[in-house]
Amino acid sequence: MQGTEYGDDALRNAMAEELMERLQLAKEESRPLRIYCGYDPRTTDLHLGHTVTMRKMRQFQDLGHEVTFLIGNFTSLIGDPSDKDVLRPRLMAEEVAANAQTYAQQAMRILDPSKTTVRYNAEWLSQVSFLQFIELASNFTVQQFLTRENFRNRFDRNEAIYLHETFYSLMQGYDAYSLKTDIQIGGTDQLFNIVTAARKIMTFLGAKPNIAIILGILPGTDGVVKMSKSLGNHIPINTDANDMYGKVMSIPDSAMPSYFRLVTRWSPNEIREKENGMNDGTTNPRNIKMALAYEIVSSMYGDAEADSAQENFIRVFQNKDVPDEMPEYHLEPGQTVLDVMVAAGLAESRSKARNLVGQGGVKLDGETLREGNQVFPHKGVLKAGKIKYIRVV
RNA sequence: GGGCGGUUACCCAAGUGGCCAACGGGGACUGACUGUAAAUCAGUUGGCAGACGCCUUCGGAGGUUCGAAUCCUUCACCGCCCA
Repeated sequence: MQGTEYGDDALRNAMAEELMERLQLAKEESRPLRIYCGYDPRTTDLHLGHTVTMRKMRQFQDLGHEVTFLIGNFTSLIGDPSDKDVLRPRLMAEEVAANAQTYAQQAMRILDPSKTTVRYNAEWLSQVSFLQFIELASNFTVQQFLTRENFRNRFDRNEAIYLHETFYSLMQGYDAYSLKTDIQIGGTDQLFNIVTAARKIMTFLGAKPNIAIILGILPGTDGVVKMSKSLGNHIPINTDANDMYGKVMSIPDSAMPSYFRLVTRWSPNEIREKENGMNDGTTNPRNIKMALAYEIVSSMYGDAEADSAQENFIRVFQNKDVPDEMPEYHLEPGQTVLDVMVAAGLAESRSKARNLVGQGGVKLDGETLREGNQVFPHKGVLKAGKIKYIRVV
């Protein structure tokens, strides 16, 4: 149960107990447990935060249980209000469909493809009648929603809370029912949806309520708030090993314990060892962070890629050398430094490029360029800012 | 349906006729310091221009004015109160 976070011991114990019972039951019926977690195809990219629940599912897979990767192509039309205290824009059906396509494929970096079922919740949600919906809704009171913190805040601030936002919980509960779920996995922001909504609905419809496994929320690269693409603090799955390694290295120390528990394959003992080393000063936190970055990259891309990412990191950032590989740009006659920077994508505009040069952030073969309007001096490695390199040829 | 208030740059938010490309905060970016961490200090943060400066922006569209983010008309959206 590493990385779980129920925020309430009684709930945790109840869930642990039910889990034992359910395992026993499954054994008697000689069937595996059915586990699922849903994902909102709101953006094209999954990120490290999404992998927390995937890793948990992977553990169940490895123990022989049945895992469903649910793509919320229907619920996405609304958008889960759980993790935000502002209204989320609704997505167009086409966007959702396009995003959903890339999802499963990215998820298989963590999950075992041969043991994973991919489902879409439009399959059953689009079939629900208004009558059925009213019956489901009659299990809930307005107060239950209003006491949830995210709605409460908006209510107190006189901000709009649309009726359809409350439907999300009901739909998620219906998902659990339709999948005959034994266990539903989600982050702490899903507590209400999983524990209250889903269990209520499943019971109401005569099914055994699902057991909730509630996992901690992975902080983003800022180390404070939940990782999310819209906040720009995410580490995408679809990137390369170098980038992922570097991004993990940039998280603050304070976020490391969360990362240990939520996105590594490390055992509690290994984690304790590392934390002790950090706390008593016997190990440089940087080295532990490197081990963390290596572990994360290797779990996604394999050891070979992780090795090379680590070498690259040492070379570029510790030894201040240039990276092994970088994009090339073909210099055209008469181009100035600014021209090259904009054309090669190192700066969004000439003004931005000019600022960078003025701030001493642009180097050619290690030499700081001070004048943006000069004709590009010579071919070589151009560095703009901390991490952008191109080879000008 | 009626009354009132609101819509400002990535986000929050000031600005109620010229001194506004627009205070302040957050975020982001750069430099110094470092462990590509945090903290701290300094700077940048609409576009074009070497510079003087010019151009585009304050929900949309019109208008008044020498001059508008600021005034008027209208449209859209949001909130509150009343029905």
